[in-house]
Amino acid sequence: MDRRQRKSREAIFTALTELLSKKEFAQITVGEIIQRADVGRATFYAHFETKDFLLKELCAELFCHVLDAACCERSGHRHIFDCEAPNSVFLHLLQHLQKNDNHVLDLLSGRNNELFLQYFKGYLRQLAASQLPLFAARKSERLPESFWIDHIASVFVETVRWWVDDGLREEAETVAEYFFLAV
Amino acid sequence: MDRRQRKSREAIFTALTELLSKKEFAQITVGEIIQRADVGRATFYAHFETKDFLLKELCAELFCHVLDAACCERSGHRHIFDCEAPNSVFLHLLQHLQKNDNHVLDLLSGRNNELFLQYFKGYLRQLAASQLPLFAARKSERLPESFWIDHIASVFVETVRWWVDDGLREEAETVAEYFFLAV
DNA sequence: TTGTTACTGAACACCTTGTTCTGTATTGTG
DNA sequence: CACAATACAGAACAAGGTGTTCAGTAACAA
Repeated sequence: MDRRQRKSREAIFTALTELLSKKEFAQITVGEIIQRADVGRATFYAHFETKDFLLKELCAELFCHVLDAACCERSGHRHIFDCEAPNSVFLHLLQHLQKNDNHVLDLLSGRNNELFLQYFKGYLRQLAASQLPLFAARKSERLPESFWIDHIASVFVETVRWWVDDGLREEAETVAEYFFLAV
Repeated sequence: MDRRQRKSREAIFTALTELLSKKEFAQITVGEIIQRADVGRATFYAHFETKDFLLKELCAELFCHVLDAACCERSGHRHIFDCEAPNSVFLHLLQHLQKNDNHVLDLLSGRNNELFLQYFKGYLRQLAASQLPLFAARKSERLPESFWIDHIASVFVETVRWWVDDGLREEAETVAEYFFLAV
C-alpha cells in the first residue's frame, strides 16, 4: 500500500480515536475528523464510504488486535497454568481493556454507540461459541445453544459496560470473577 | 389540556409509531413525521424540543403503560397464585410484549435504537431492584448490589432482544423460563 | 363576544453529507 | 533520472435535514 495512503488512513484513525475520548460518535462530524487529521475532504471519502464504515474498520482493527493479543498470550509461553483455568481468555480481555491502550473504553463509556456495541457483541459471540464447553456446568439442557451463546456475549458486554460506568474502580480480576459468578 | 394540543400530540405519537414499524428511528425525519401526522412543522417543535425528546416521551408512555399493566394484573383479582410465583411480573411483561399492542417490539427489532434501549433498561433496572429478593438464591454475596441489579435488567433486555431477532418463535412462557434459567 | 391559545404554511439560516473538479505533489518503476 | 500512475488538497457544489420565525387563521374557554 502506498505510503501516502497509509499515512492518511492512520491520520484519520488517530483523529477519530482522539475525538472519541472527548465526545460520542454520533456528535462527531466528518468535518471535525478531516480537520484534526489534516486531510482533504475528498481524501476521506476516497478511503471510507461513510463515517459508519470508518468506525466499522476501526472496530475490526481494534478487536482483531485485542482478541489476537488475548489468544496469543493464552497459547504463549507464559501463564500456562492460568490458561487452563476457565476464565483466562476473558480475564485477559478485561486486563487489555483496563490498560485501554487503544481507547476501546472510550467507545463504551457513557451513552455509547450502538454500532460499536453491535460489533463488540459480534466478536464476543464468536469467543463465547469457542469457549462454550467452559460454561457447560451452568447451562441447562433446556436452553437452546443460540440463546446460550448470545447470553454469554451479552453478559460480558454488559459487565464491561457496568465496569466502565462505575469508573473502573475494580480490578480486572474482580470483574472477571463477577462475570463468572453472574453468567 | 386543550383538545387541539392533545390531538396534535396524539397524531405525532401515532405517526412515529407507524413509521417505526417500517424503518428504524434514525432514518425517520421530522418531515416524515409531520407529514404523516398532518401537522405543521412549527407545531411539532412547539410540542417536542427534538426528535429524540419525542422518542423519550413515547417511551415514557409505553413503559408506564406496560409496567403498570404488569403491576395491576399482578395485584389484581386474577392470577393470585401465579403472582406468588417468582416469575410472574417478568412473564406478564413478556406476554404484553408478545401481543405488541403498542409496537414496543418495533423498537427492539433489527438494528435497534440506542436511546430506546437506554430507557428500556432504565425501567427494567427499577423493576429488577424491586424484585431483588426473588433472585436472592442465585446471587452470591460476593457480587455488589449495583452489579446484580444491572445484571438482571441486562439479561432481561438481551433475552427479549434475542427473542425478537429469533422471530418470536417461542412462547412467552418458554422465554420466561429461559430468562430465569439464565439470570 | 372576547381575549387567549394553538395551529398552518412558508420562508429562512444553518449545518452536514457526499460528489466533483482542477491543479499539484509524491510514489514506485523502467 | 524520467515518466506514468496515483494520491493528494482545496474549493465549490447540490441535496437534504434541522430548528426558528412570523403573519394570518381557526379553535378554545370564560
